[in-house]
Amino acid sequence: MAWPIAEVARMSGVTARTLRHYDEIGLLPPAWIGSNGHRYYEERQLLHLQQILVLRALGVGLTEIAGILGDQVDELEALRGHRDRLLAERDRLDTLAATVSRTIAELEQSRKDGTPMTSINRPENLFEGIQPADVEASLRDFPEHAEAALRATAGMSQAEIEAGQRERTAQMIRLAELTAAGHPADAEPVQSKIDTEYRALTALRPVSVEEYRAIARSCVENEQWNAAYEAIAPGLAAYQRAAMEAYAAARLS
Amino acid sequence: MAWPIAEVARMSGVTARTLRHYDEIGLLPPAWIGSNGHRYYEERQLLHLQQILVLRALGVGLTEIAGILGDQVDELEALRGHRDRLLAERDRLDTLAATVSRTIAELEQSRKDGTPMTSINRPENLFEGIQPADVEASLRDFPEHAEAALRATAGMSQAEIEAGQRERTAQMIRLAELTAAGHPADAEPVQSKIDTEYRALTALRPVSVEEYRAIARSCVENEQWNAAYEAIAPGLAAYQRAAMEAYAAARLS
DNA sequence: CTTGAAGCTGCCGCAACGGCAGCTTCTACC
DNA sequence: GGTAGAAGCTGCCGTTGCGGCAGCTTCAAG
Repeated sequence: MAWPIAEVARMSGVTARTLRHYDEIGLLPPAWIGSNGHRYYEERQLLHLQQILVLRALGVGLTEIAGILGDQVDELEALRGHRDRLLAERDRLDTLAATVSRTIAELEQSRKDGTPMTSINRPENLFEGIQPADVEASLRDFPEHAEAALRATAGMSQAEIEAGQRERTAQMIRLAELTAAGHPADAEPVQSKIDTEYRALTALRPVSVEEYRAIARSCVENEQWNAAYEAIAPGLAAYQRAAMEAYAAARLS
Repeated sequence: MAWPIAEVARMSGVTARTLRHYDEIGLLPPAWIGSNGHRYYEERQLLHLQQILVLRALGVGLTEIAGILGDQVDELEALRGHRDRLLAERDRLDTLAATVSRTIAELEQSRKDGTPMTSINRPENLFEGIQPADVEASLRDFPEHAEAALRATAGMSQAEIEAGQRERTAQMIRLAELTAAGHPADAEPVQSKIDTEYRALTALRPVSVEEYRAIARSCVENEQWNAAYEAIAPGLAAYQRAAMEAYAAARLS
């Protein structure tokens, strides 16, 4: 089965011009060229094109893409890597949206106060999630890092998943009780719980402040985690994050 | 409070070169320029920069960004629009990741079969989510389109808002009861409810599958809708979306 | 008073295509 | 069999959004 250039263009959403360009620079030569000079593509090429477009969507340059596809040993492994990176990028957009939401909230506040454009607390916060989140670097050590972080935060080694799961749930319920009691996230009893968690975490492995903050964010952003929190009490995920952030701000700087 | 160029660069993650470029093309002039020619930025500029970077992340060109920021009537309204678009983009990446997952599954299958690179079912599916999802268009008719879709889904004409509102709430409550009873989103009783809604919707006006899916997504993403659902039961918005998506997958393809 | 960091203004260059122009090829229909 | 319209091809030049200098100025600190 072979497709002419316009067909491939239609399927993939890129222009024929782009496909010719990719041929020209050697990134995606067609499967064969007819005696009339026309380009024809087969399935292998489509799979390659998919990878190219995925990587391009992540902001990787074409020359680099060529390199990656070049010394790709296991195609499946590579695809899994790309998918993980896509999900990370999705999470970045999520934080970006959250950042914008915060800006909206602040502007609404100052509009209600009549305070005309008062000082923004920390201008850095205006840009959270905007940084491109170095894809090249993550091409190297993403899987290891993420997996480790997830396992570690959960506070469980892979061997004792079940027990750890129950313990974690119990912690979440205690936290939910504190919320229900009306304690704000930076109140003492909450912070002391968080402190216990933090010690358990760092006992497993060293964790930088940035890493800790990333974990805090993923309580809300990671789908499964968020679901786990929300199953116990609505808003609990955000509460946990707030508590961890307060902890980081107060005791880890 | 004013910040020199390097400070702004550090906070926002762009280079000073880029900031100068934005000044040069009139996109973001500094708040003022010192007698020495140095650029200084204030909060208004930071807010502007945030919007610029958000739009840039969505792939909008600089000239177009200038246009948008130029005839921006309500800043808050614009920010809300940007956030919605970010969430839409996030979902695109989500589907992209799903597409890649599907490719992985197919390759794994054919590897197990020993079938070396069998025919891919529908090559189009290889590229789902890759299409840039015309942002320009959504910048123009997003509000109108969404509103129309929203009204239509709610199953009410503008004249009978109140009655429709009550009816809709009743539907939501019935749905919440089904959730509480433990039915998954694709279970029969739920799907039959969704079917009723779907018929009511299509009776008003023709709705494509894509459009229907977009509506499903906006149950979660649209602030007001989401709030309306969540007010009845936590997680209900996501449940409605899941049910609609299951319906689309099972009966509309 | 010097010295290193931070600024400034050009100017050139590059990546990743878009848009022609000018020519060929292939059906498709009269 | 002739011709029109769609699809292909190959250059070549233009554009966007910066990155990278070079060459000069300015500023806070010791």
